[in-house]
Amino acid sequence: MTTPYFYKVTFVIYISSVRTVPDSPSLSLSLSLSLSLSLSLTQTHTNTIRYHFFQSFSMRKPCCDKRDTNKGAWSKQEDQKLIDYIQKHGEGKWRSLPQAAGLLRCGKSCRLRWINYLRPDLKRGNFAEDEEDLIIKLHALLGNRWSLIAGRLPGRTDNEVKNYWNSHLRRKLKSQGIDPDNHRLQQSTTARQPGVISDGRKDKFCDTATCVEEKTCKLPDLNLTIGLSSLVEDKKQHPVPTIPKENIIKGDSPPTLILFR
DNA sequence: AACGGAAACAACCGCCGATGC
DNA sequence: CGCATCGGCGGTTGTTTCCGT
Repeated sequence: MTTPYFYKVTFVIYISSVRTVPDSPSLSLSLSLSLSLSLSLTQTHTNTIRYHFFQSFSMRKPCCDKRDTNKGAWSKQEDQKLIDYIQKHGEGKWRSLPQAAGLLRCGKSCRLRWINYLRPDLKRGNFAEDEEDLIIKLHALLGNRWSLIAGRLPGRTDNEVKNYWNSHLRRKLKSQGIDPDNHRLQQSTTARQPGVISDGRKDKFCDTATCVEEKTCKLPDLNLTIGLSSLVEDKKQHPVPTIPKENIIKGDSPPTLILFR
């Protein structure tokens, strides 16, 4: 005999609209409708309903039971357990891996830790100048498709590339007056000229209009050409996707797409 | 030396397509 | 064909580290 499940389901729908009325521009109308249902269902029914509910309302089941899993930074012991397990059994079956490896972690967390940090073929360390250039070129072509970009950089992960882009390259392009989203020169009058300060620790980029350290400022050598050949050459292995529409420059626009140094 | 803000980056989350049953 | 799960992706958040004052 199937166990009956008792569900009380409450739907609350808010329909909101804002209308511009001459005398009362901020007038807003809102309607709310609430509907309550009490259902008595078998377990089979609830499974079916739960599935469609998650699908329809994009509320997925959690990938694991959050109550019994660790979160946050990984300890050395956890890392070692994961490494040992994968060396012995190989990658894959991430959902069942934590229990098999004796880890109180979500399978997704294990996968991410391995792929982004523990994998033996990872390069780590600072990005070289040629890697920076390649990321910028590829981003101009591919947009935020980090896994594709990372695929062209041996030993680098999509997460690493994405972080490096957001924390470093984005700012670098802005300082050169280039919109990092579309790789075009910014039209604004406040667009900055390219400038770089080397302070011995890390490169910093400065605004030459306001820079007070002209002696230590240097302009980057930008000899710009556009090249796609290296991507096209092995497109079987790394297919070149469609260039995002916003990255395509039409008409008489100045050639501002910076691709190859 | 202490503090606060900025930068860097590891990790998490939700979504989605692929795949197997 | 529908259901269920898995793996991968990109966006975002949280924590740590760095640096200037």
